[in-house]
Amino acid sequence: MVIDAPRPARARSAEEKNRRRDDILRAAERLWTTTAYADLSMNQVAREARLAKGTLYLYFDTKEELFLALLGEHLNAWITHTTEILRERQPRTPAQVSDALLHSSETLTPLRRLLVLLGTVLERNVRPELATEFRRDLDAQLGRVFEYMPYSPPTTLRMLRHLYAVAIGWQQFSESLSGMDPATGEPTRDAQWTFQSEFELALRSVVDHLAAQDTAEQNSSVQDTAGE
Amino acid sequence: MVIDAPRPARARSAEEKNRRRDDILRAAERLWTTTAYADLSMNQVAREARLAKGTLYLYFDTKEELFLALLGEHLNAWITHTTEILRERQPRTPAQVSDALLHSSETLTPLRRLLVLLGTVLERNVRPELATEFRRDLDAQLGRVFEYMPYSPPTTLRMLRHLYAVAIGWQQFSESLSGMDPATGEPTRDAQWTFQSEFELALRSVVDHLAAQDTAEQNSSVQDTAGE
Amino acid sequence: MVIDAPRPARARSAEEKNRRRDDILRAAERLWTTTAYADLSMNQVAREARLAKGTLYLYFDTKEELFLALLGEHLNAWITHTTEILRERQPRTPAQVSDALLHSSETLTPLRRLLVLLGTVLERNVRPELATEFRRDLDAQLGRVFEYMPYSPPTTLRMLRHLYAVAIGWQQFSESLSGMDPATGEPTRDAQWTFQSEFELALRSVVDHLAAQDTAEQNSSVQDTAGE
Amino acid sequence: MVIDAPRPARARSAEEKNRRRDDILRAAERLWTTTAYADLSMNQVAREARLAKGTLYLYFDTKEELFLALLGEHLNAWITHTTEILRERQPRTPAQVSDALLHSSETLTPLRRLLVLLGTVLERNVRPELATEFRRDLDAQLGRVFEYMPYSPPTTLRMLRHLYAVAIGWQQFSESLSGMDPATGEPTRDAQWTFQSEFELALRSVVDHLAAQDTAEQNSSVQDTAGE
DNA sequence: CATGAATGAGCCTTCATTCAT
DNA sequence: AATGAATGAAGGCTCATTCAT
Repeated sequence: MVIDAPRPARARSAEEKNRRRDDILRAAERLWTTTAYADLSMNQVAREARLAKGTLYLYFDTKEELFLALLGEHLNAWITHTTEILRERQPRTPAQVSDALLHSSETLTPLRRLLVLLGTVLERNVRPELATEFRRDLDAQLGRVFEYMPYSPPTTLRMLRHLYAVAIGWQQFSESLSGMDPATGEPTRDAQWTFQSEFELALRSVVDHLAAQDTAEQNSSVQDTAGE
Repeated sequence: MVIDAPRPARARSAEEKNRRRDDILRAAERLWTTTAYADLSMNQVAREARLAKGTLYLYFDTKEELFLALLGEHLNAWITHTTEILRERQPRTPAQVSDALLHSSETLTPLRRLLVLLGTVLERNVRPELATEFRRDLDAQLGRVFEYMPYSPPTTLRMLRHLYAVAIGWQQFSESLSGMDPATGEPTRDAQWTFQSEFELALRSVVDHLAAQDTAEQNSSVQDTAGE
Repeated sequence: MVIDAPRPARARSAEEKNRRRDDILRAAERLWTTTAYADLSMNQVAREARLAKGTLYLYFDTKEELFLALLGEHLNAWITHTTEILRERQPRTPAQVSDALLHSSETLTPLRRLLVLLGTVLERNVRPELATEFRRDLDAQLGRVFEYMPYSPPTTLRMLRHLYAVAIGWQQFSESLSGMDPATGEPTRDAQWTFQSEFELALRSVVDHLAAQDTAEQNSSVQDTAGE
Repeated sequence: MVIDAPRPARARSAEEKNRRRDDILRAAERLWTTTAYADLSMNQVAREARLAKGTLYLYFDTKEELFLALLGEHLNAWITHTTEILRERQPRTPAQVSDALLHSSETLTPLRRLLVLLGTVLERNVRPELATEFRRDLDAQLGRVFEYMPYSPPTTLRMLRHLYAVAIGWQQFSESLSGMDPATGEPTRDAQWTFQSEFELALRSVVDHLAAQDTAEQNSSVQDTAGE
């Protein structure tokens, strides 16, 4: 019935294979914005990508690897986006840093939901080597952020991790307890708003705190040096 | 391994039934510490509890309700424990409050993992009334904490929510990315330590922040009153 | 919560036991008018009878025996009712006989549905002796009808069997194919009407036919006798 | 018992798929002749068809749809067979029509049992569209019979419906009450015979009756026309 | 007699993955 | 490279029946 899909024309070159891999990821992404992981079958992904189920397994060994790859993409995109913003703004004060990070983290619900997945079901049923590679790559990507942040790399890394933790923590929160109106069972209208404002508060608190620590450390190391 | 358990063959009285219900929860808990939710079948729980599968369904309508009940237990225990500590210490300063909360939140990994479940799979396939009751009960329980905290109830509630969000955020974090040694794939020895120290930092930051806000608000309302 | 039920006061005498047995049958009957056999659990029957599940099994060995007993009751009631009508009307012509039988068979949907059950699920999982007794009793009861019918017992028996067969045949028919509107899937408004009119036609046809046969046989036997 | 079946491992073409679908139907049919519907699990069907359980669900969405398809097959076969006979015989008189229909309905026990199912359990748990299609298709098929019957289509349809009702009525009858020897509990040797002869009597009666009505109606309509 | 907690075989169905084509 | 039919383990859950109380 559906005619307008001249898709499966054998991906021969590496480039074509990448394109096909990307098609699958795009299909998974489209479904992911509306469907919970458990309710999302490989069958659906295949249909959405207009490919056969088996083809998916030519590009991803398991369902989990597929979504891990999707997460990787989103993380990279976020890092790129964040780097961009930091380069433009060159933030100096903790408030500026928080502003920049907050700005870079808006409308990232899909990413946050994927991050929640990471600790829940992803990394099971994934080739260990792939998991390791994923982390290595992530670390490398994060390195790109360092040079635009006014703090030492360790401090920056901690900040980013807190950003991560707080984001998924509040994501989870807004999806569960406070996400539903206790009376009607309907999703609360201001759950999203709560998420934003509390996420902001937590982030600013932590950034301030870490920034102060970082400054103190640098001063002390300067003094150490001065004392030599 | 399986030794015959001296247990009444039939739970007739309400008390016995509560005990049996508890048996089931304990069995689920034992398995839960070592097994992911998706890999944990009702069959296993039944075996672990030395009961027939059908018996489980006399006490819990669905798998989800069983684990929701387990979460409820843990939450109540935590609240009780926390109330206890707060009553003993009567913390005044933000630092004291943070100390108390940190102390009350040690060794709560199972609770944190259950909380992650809450937003992920629990509350699906649960009678809506039960979900509502769960939230109502939780709110009521949280109320107990208010009177021992040196801040206004709204501020206290926000603090507890941040505690919740930060706890599950770092739980997730430590279970995924940093939870494994990049080289060996083994769980990092210091993942737990990282969790503790970063969780502490985040909590202190937020408590300080909120406490300052709270004080400001109270002062301004005092001034308002004074100005009348 | 339900207080107004002082039921389970131990049925000691035979009479009390009969009453309790009847309670159960009445409960089953009430449910049966609205619910399909497969959707009707012993639990429901017990609740409806305000008795414990186990108590049902003191009076009926299996679910099937319970409903077989219910069918027996309905059959007896029908036979009694029919005998009554026949005694009053003393029908002579086939048309009168058909009229009487049709009148006695109105509004018997529950009975017809039970008869359908008989060939489908009842008689499985029933003690063979009970099944035999059921048939013996039914035959005996049917004997009561013979003396009020203007035909020989064998002919009368055949008529009744045809009545039975045609009744359940059209019952089944009106419950399936023609029972639903092909367009909307809703139960057809005139399914009941179809049942009545076609049932009447079939019954009259068969009664006429058998009556003619019966008369012929009697004449011939008279002639035989006369010829002696 | 189980000998390796030379069957294509995968049904690729539409034709092969039809064959496989047929395999499943044949397996279900074999079991159906000896087993009651409720005692007949998809597991058994799968084993009998030498397929995995899941494969069954590639061809039929539910157990009920499988048996509805089986019924459809039998009905079509019967209609084809009947049409054939009618075409050959070109019956004119009611007796000839009855003869033809009786001949076409011999040895149809499986079909009759399936028809009983239809009103009892089939059409539950079936996609409504499929149920509707089933009825539509049946009506269409029945239309094929019309042109070879010497009566108006409405009369013919009524005859066929009576055939249906009487067939399942007597089927039910012979399977239950009179189907077992009251003494031994064994299936009566002459149950089949009773079925045949009484079914014949009922059918002839109804056909005669309806034929007379039909002729009367045609005459009156002729007269109406003549009167114009 | 009455209870209702406990049983457990068995149900239908799903879906990630494999592999013949 | 692509397909999609086939797999089959595993799932949650039901309910007639039993039996300890």
